Amino acid sequence: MSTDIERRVGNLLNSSQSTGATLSSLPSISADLGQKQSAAPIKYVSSRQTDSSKEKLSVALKERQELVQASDSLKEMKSFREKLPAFKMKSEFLKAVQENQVLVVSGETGCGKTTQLPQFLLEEEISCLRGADCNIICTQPRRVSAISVAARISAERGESLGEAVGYQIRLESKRSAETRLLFCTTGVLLRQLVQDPDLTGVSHLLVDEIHERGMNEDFLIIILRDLLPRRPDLRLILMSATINADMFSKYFANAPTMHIPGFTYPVAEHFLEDVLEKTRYSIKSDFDNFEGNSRRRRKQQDSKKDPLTEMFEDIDVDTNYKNYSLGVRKSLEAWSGSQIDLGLVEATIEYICRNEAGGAILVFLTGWDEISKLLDKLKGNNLVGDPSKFLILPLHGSMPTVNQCEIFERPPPNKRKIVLATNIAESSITIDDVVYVIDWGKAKETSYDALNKLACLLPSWISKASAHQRRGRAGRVQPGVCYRLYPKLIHDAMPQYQLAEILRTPLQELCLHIKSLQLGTVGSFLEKALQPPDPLAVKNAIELLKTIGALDEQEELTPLGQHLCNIPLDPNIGKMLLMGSIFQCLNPALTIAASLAYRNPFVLPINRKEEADAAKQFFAGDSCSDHIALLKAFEGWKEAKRSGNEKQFCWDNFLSPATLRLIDNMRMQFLNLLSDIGFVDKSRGANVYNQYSHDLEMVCAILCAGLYPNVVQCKRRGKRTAFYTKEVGKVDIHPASVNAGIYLFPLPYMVYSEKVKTTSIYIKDSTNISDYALLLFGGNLVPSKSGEGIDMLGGYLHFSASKSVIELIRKLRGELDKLLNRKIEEPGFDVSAEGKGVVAAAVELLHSQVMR
DNA sequence: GAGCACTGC
Repeated sequence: MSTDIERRVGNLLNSSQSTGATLSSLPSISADLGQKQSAAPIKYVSSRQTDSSKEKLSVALKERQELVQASDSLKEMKSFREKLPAFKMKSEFLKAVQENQVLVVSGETGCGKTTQLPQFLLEEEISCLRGADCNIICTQPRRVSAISVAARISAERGESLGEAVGYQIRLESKRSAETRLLFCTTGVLLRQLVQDPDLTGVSHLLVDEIHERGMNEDFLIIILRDLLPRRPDLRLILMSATINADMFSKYFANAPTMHIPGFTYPVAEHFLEDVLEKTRYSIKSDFDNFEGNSRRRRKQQDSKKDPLTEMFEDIDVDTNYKNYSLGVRKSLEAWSGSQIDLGLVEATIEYICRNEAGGAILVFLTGWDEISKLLDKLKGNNLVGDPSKFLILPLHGSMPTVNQCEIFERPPPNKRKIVLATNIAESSITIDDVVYVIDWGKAKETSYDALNKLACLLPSWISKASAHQRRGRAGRVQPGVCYRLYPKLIHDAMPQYQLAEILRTPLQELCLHIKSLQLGTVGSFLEKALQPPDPLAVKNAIELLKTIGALDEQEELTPLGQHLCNIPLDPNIGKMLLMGSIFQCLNPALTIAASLAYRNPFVLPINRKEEADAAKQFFAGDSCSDHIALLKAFEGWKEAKRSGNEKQFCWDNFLSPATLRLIDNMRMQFLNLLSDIGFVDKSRGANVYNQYSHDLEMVCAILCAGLYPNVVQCKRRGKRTAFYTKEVGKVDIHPASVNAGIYLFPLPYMVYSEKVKTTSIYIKDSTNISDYALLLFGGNLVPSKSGEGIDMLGGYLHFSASKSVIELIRKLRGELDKLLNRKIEEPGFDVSAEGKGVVAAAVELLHSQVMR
């Protein structure tokens, strides 16, 4: 640090007057403070109504229901409903609900449980003249299903959506004072529980898709089990697609279970051995060029193999498959469970196209790379490569095709649709006209390595339940066929169900939510889970919350932690948002927080990858930051939208308009929440909170404040830079990052949003930051044990400088912390006025190191 | 010399 800077920073810090000159020359930021639009509480406020008006309402509801049900317009609807397997169970179901507080219902696809059971309850309550009092809630894990089920039931009742039946998801709802049956996402209900822990006024709660073992659903049922004794009048119905209902029944003191048979068309299934016989395809081992036993050789080479693949390699093919041809047996010998054989997939597609009747083909693959490679292969295929006869569509959450209706549309006759998809087609996206499913039995799955505090995303064998679900995708409109490209022996050895999400994920957000619901200590609460997570994973989460200052040493919420509870975000991202509002970078903090929380708006097109990378690079400029690229892309979109150029802008820059719109709406939600907790006073206008929004050094410092302790050290290794973290040592920049192609960085550290182990340990979305950003906005400053300099992150990071500089930094940091603490204790406190000098000093120091 | 399962407040 030059003495000149030292003097200037010192002066700023000491003077109460700020240097207005540079500050006022910043461009002003347009006011985009939104109107308050926070969601109405779920509970139905009937308490204000008098008893007689309620009676009248109940009578009116009943009369209307009877009238509509007798009308001719619903005849077709009625006969459809009566054909569903659930219809036969109606009286049994209603009786069970009446007699038991908890009921577990299992039912396969097509049985009508999701559309019929909540509807039975509604009809029953209305016809028993309890219509005015009933308030039925049904949770869904996904937004689209909440909407589509609510729409379907409204249609079945001959009503408009939002009358008796409505939905509520984040940032979107269709409901009214008349709504008696509400579909909402599980996340919405969990947020609602913070304000209304007893679910006051709710008469029936149905929790759907519990077999998926999502984190929210697992979390919700712990809360509900504790709530039931306090709410003896509340009825709870758990709905599962598979017959693992026993586990849930046991969890709820042996609650009765009920099974509804499913209805789908039959789907024939063929395993690898039969597919090989049919297609005459021969699998070549990678080791066929070597002498000797290829399987043994492969075993020696690849020691980190999954147990299922290993199991199959140990069996004797000739005795197990003696009825199969020699060619099939040779192929089974050569088959590898760890590597997909795209030639086999191609041969299977070709076989269907040559030998089977029309109908769409759905291929399940694990990721972008496989989809892309198979697409290339098929385009070069003599038969399938003919675009006049075949429509081949990739389907991946990050590809621009994901929102195209082509996927759902039926192609013209004589043209066959072939969809190459990830797991997205297993439950999120349903393509009705699929008749053939090809499944190689794998999916990328997250896991959490608690020892190394490391999230992993690795391909692994799916569960039997998933394999069943994938097969079912072929039988929605007519009988279908499922080709499984793995041996039946592998299928038999697959786990019954996928590991619960709560056992596969970092837990900091969940732990914060538990604290906000005042559910006791995190550890004792989570022990009550259906499957309690690893105590080490819980410990890691609590330690992280302590490190960022959300929990104190007694594991109680700090004032900062209490604010974070009010913001539905990962605690790190929530902290970034608070820091952005405190240090007058509100707009960038809102944008970056919303995109990190939701989804990256950049799409990954299959053919124009390089151009897409270049677009991202353009937005990043020389910032060395993926977060700045996000920010600039969003600002560009806003500008393009204002000038009516949205579509072209998104197309040119490889951005998803749908994602950007949702990010925009989330910004508004966050802004309202910041206003609710008093951090932002909307009446003062946006400019007050955006003094430094165009100062990239300050924005990067705010990123540092939020993302800490996600820090890597950049160390120069010859002509390149190597990256190191405290937890796992060497890491790589993710190849999709704008920082991936850079050899040398201007600044010595990176902060990152996420670290994931795939083929290597990658940091995604990184930002290059300075010493000063870390010193002023990172972790606590600890005097080095050696006596010289400052330590951070338990001594992993060390900073040395002259005594006077260190003294200056400590002083400035102390002042910043004071401002921060005051604002957190007293949200109405005006940092922009009273902290003007201190903040300006920090900015001056941040600028002293680098000019971007 | 590289790579990007999927939900949700």
